[in-house]
Amino acid sequence: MSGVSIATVSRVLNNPDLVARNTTERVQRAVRELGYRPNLFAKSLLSKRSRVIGVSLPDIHGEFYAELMHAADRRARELGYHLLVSAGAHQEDAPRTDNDSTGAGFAIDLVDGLIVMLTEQSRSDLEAIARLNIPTAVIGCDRPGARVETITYDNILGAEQATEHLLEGTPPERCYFVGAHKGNLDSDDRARAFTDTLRARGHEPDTDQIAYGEFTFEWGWDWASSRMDADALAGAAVFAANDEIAVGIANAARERGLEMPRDIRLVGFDDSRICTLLRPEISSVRVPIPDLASEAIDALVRRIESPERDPKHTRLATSLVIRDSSRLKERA
Amino acid sequence: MSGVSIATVSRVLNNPDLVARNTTERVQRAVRELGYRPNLFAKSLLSKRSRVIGVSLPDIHGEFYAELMHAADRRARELGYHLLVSAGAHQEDAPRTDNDSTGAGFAIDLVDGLIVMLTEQSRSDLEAIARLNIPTAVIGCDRPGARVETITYDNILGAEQATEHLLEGTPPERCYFVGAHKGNLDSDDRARAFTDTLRARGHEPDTDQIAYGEFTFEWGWDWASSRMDADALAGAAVFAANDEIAVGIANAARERGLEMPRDIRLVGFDDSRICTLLRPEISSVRVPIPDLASEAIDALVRRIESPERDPKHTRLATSLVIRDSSRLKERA
DNA sequence: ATACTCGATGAAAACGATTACATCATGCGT
DNA sequence: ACGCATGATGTAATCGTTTTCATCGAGTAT
Repeated sequence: MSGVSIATVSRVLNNPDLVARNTTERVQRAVRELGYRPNLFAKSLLSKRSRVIGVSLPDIHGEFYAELMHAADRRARELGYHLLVSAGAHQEDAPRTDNDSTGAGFAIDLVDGLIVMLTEQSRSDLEAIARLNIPTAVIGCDRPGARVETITYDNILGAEQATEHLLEGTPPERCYFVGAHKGNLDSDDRARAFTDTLRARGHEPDTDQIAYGEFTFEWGWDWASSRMDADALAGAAVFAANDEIAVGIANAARERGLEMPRDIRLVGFDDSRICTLLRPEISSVRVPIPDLASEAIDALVRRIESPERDPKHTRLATSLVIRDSSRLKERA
Repeated sequence: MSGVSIATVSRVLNNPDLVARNTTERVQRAVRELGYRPNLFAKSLLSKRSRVIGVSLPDIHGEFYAELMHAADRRARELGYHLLVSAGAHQEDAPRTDNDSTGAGFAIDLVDGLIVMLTEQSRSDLEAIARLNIPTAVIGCDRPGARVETITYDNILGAEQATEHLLEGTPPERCYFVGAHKGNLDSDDRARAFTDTLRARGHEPDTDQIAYGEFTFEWGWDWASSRMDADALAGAAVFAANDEIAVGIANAARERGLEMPRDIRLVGFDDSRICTLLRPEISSVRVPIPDLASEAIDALVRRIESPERDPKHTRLATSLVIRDSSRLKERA
């Protein structure tokens, strides 16, 4: 030290106004020369804060994950926080650590708060989270009961737009929804919006018009293939629950000589990279992933820093991006 | 407490053999009933260990990032570590935090070690890392000078395989390499292997046969488009430095009526999801991303836990996956 | 000149664990 | 029966901060 006590050093670093001008300068010089850095563990021990946020995501597909993490990381850093990841923590086969007494797949004691993305309809996850008693922001599910922040994207809005767009050029009985398994929050919402929109047009959808499978290329392919053996999809309009399914459908259709949008009109969901890599480009519902991430960080940080406030529930709009796979000719 | 001192409690938790059988049980029962969990910050303060690993990745594309993080997280968790992310920390515009005195974009003092992926030829990154004086594993660059672990994938091997595969059915003067910008470690290695393989066949590649751009769909598209205006690519074989470029080329080619593999043969790099989503499926060089991640974690943890050992330098093999975009007809 | 305030700084307690050392009882050998 | 090794447990120092409280000196008002 440069002739001063550790208390003064601490003050210089945290409350420079409490200490005399020239002392401040002397200490700062010493700090610089010695390359001194305060020990974060000691700080945390005292403050019970680590400025670390845990992020627990289900096994979502690559792009979504990457985009979400990038945006979250960026926003967290702006606010002086860091991100601790826990990819696929909900999976049963994920190894458990000592510190993970909760089964949430996490070093709970290390983080100031948690961001959890939920895609499945399951109470157990939510209960586990509530039991943690730690500031939490939930992405993707807006009725978690507990006192947590929620950030969702408007599946209904996007799916309505997509369905209405398809209905503009295709009769309701020739419209199809190809979803993932029942119980998936996103797929279910999108299916419901599809159904409701058809009903609003006075058409009760046939069970045949709504199919459940998985969020995969293969499922899309299989669905389209089996359809085409039966009654040929020519003239149909298909709303796929995500882009992978859409691509599967697109490929199967092309292989059978159907051209988009002339013979089949197609809309996906997520507006992922693949949509613009295929020809024709695929229409899709855009989910504002970066906003989702930064809203989640903002909400969580707000909650961490003032826990008394009531949790906020944010819903982000989605928007249909119309591309050649579904564009009506008279409009093109 | 249940009639015992804190020292004994600590021993029960860490060295159960030092304490009497029935005391152990009594304490464990109390621990369970009280839901006691040792404070990690206090532990870290004493041990100077956090069991947290920092991961700093450049702005690589979605799938690569996601796959790497998933595998790294899984392996880290198995070893009792957690991952702190720092996506795009090398970027100039990334906000800086207080704790980031080093400019490495990181709360260095929080982590036991660092995994850094480098894709660009730049000494400054390396020097910054070396100055940190913290256990480090570098992914993607095998000559970092400093005492760090390195984990690379064999760009040369994969690129040689790809080039030789193309040379099997196409004369050397009709083979092209479409790379990213010079200075990118991956692209440069792949370009060199391409050149060397052609030379080994006695053909000195024309400057025209090697192009530099970016790792993007658009660059691939532009390259193919400009080529086709000039001398028509029919009969050519193209090795793209990554899959995005390859897709751009594939689309431009199809738009002009060229069919793969009949008129053009194409091989990409990374073996990403997109390769099997397009028709025809695109040949590509597979990079063992999960292995890359877990090797990096293993190496880093080894180094953290026994720093005296000499750093290991691991190189993982890549392998060409032949699909319809480049398959020779007589072999199909 | 005295008392009072205020600004600057140091001393020491606290955060919650680990661990070297001290203590104490027990059982053993002689 | 005494000394001593041994095993179990408590005491207290320690890690590196922050923060409360006390101290001290100087300036100011009466």
